[in-house]
Amino acid sequence: MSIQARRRRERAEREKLIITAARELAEAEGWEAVTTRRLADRIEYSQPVLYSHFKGKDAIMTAVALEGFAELVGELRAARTGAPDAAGALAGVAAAYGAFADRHPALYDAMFRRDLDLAFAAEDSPAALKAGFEELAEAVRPHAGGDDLGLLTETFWAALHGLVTLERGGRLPREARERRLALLLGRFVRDGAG
Amino acid sequence: MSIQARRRRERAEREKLIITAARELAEAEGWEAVTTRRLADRIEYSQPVLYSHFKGKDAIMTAVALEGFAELVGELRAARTGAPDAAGALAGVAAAYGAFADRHPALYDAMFRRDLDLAFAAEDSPAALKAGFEELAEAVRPHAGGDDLGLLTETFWAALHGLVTLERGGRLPREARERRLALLLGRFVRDGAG
DNA sequence: CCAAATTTTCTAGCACTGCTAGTAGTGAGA
DNA sequence: TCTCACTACTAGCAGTGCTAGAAAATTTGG
Repeated sequence: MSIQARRRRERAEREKLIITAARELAEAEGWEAVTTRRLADRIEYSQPVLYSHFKGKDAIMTAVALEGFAELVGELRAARTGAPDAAGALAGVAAAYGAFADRHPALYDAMFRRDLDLAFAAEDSPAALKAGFEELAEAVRPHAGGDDLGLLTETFWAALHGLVTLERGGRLPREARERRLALLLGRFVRDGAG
Repeated sequence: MSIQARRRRERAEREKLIITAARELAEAEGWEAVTTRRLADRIEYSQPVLYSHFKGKDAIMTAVALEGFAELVGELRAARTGAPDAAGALAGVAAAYGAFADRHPALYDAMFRRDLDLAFAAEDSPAALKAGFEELAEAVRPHAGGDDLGLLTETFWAALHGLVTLERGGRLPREARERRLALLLGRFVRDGAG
């Protein structure tokens, strides 16, 4: 019994090790540098070990992305609950979202830019994913007026995502981030809400 | 003289052939299916010929993207100038942008999703790229009020881009596209403008 | 019209990728 | 101690982008 328990524990630890190594490598040199060989090297196991934990490279990226969702939720919540009013909450959440993308570009890529088969907005969506959306929705709620909250949240999220990704690819100069966010908020914030 | 002219012409034709083949293949099976071998096969030349035209695979993708910008400009312009008023123009441009992304997903990827070294918003930006932004800006202008037109256009563009890309990756259900666009427009359109 | 020079295109190969079949090694239970 | 099951390994496959050097084709000069 206990022996199997230890084995399970060790396996779980190694799985965590793989995820962490992948994330660090991606953050340091980009996802194209995360090869199964380099990853195996880094965790000091042979390549096939990776495949005993994950179905393939994509599954590893998905695991990293899930870690990211959990972290993002925390930061969004802190930004929202720490704000004095509804306008500040939306602004804070938007800024936190942008800051997260800046601080963890590779993580953000895995979460939102790559085509992974993560179920969004579905029954079997990972909990952290639903929680992240809920966090955004709570910040948007006071500004929804008569509009559908879910759809409005999606729209607001899309705007944030668009800003972040266009900046990442050099499509938009990064300097004006704050001013663009201000414009966006100006169009979404309902004065005297909440 | 004339011989060299013919050679130049033939080279240009083959270059166009490469771009078209890459685009078709990408649109049919996605960019990951566009390998130098398959591309060479398709144009009925050997692999190294590709490298006499383009620096590498990325350069081919960039060439495809440039084609896309020219087409997008045309569709945005048609949508804008065909609208009866300022609100209709913005709505039309937004719908045209979404429709373009739907109709040419691989093309859209090359233009906006991949990290290619295209100079956006710079001195040496390709003309079609500047023209595309201008087209958007003209549609946004009547709704800018006192806000900076360039920044507001960037923000609106980012929102469109966000919607389109999140839908592509399955992050947002596609059915509600129109309703999300309506919400976005509701926040950007200034009544009684232009 | 033919040989030399030049340009163009090809074959073959490099170092790498994700992934897997089959083998060697390790520890548990009888 | 012996057998068995499981784990992790080595080696290899088919594919990738890209390139060096040989072969073929074409233009030029005699």
